[in-house]
Amino acid sequence: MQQTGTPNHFKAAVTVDNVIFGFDGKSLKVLLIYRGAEPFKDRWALPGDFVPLDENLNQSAIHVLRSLTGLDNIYMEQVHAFGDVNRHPFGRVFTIAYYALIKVEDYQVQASSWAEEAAWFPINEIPELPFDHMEILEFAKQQLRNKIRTQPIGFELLPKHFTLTQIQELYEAVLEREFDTRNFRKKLLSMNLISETGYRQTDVSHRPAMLYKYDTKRYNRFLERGFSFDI
Amino acid sequence: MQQTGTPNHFKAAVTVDNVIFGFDGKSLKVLLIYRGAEPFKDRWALPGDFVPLDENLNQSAIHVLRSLTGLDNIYMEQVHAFGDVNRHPFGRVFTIAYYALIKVEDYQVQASSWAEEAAWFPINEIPELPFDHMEILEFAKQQLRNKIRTQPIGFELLPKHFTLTQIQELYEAVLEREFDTRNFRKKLLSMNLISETGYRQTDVSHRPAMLYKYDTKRYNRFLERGFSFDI
DNA sequence: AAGCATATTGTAATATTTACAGCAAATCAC
DNA sequence: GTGATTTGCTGTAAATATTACAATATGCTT
Repeated sequence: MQQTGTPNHFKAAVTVDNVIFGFDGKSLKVLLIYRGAEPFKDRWALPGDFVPLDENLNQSAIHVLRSLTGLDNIYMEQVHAFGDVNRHPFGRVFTIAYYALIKVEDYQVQASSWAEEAAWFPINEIPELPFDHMEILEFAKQQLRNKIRTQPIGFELLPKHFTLTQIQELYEAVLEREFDTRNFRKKLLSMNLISETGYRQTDVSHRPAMLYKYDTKRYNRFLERGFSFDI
Repeated sequence: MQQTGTPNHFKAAVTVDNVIFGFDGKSLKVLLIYRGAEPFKDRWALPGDFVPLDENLNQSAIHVLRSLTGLDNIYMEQVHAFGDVNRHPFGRVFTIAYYALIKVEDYQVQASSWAEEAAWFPINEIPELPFDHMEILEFAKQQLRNKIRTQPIGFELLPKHFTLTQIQELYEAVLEREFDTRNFRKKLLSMNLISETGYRQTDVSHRPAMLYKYDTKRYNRFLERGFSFDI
């Protein structure tokens, strides 16, 4: 109980694993990679990597995300640390799980070593995952649900301009329940977090919907006053 | 990005640090220990220890709590993992923070090596803490606040029999705001989670209050039906 | 021009939250 | 034992938020 630390203690490894969420307008998706090395070679798994000894934990999570997607400035949150003795076949490996929210439109399958090794899976069609990745995914889903109900993070998953129907479908996909359209819009608009862009949908074979954008300034103003977003 | 793990990766240490909350009827308190070894010898700090290579992470947190308080079956939750490169002077040490809620009445300063080495500090009178323990404490406080508003965990901090005034003061101490007595009681009682014991306070120099107890059965019944506790 | 598909909007009933104050019951001091 | 003191205990009305519910609007297709 002294936290002195004997040489014997410095024998663990730490990884980060990322649950990368995307939304394609229909269902919530997760980005998985096809493992090219042991253990669990040729299996779909959460993207992750060892944390180098000279890199901060959070930075490591950002690094994994960037090397996979090329994206920067992405919304990320730590989910949980997992550290059962036998969770990794090669030794004592702790992992810290993060989730990230990305706009699918911004994500290009990189013309790189990753080109054919990453794919989006609908949240309800996830293959069997190695390690404790299934458990990690469950934790991440639950945390996303809790968060999206009280903080306006849904916008991180949507294009810059979006319709009210799109955001409703996002909330329905994440929370796995339906909302009444009139009530949902009433509440969302009353929060004054989004505003009309003045543009409308094009290339749809029906009445085009108004496009909205998320208004960061207003959100920050509300945050300062102590504001509760709840949907 | 392969999670293969070279020998070079297995050079980190992992600790757990516990934020142990108690409530004495007046203010929220945290149990700190007086460090007897380097680094930061003779400083107050959060109780913690290295995670042995053959012990599960969660088990390790429970272990730290038991060896300090002698208590078992305690409410604990993981808070966050901290892993900045230089957070520990002796090497790369990750820490996983937990918080625990204990009934102060059950905690006896152990007639052990810990006897004079642990003390309760009011949440607003915490001395300067070593490592990143201040940050850890802030995370734990915030998580406790979030949790206590939506799950009936407040009871973990109260004696088996308590008055409505006590539970209100607990909520006021944790959430750092005041509640209207009538409204607070109305809402709490309407949840049907507590019931009268039939006993009253004794040894008070004023009208004695009715003693209540937490009704676990009812809570479990509600949980199954999908129940939302919100105060 | 008619049909199709999705977008958009309001109202009434109900439930929840908030604001607010006076009497009750036990001990204490004299 | 009487009055003072301290904390316990309780209800109602107004305001606000939530829920349930369906008809019209608009652009495109044929």
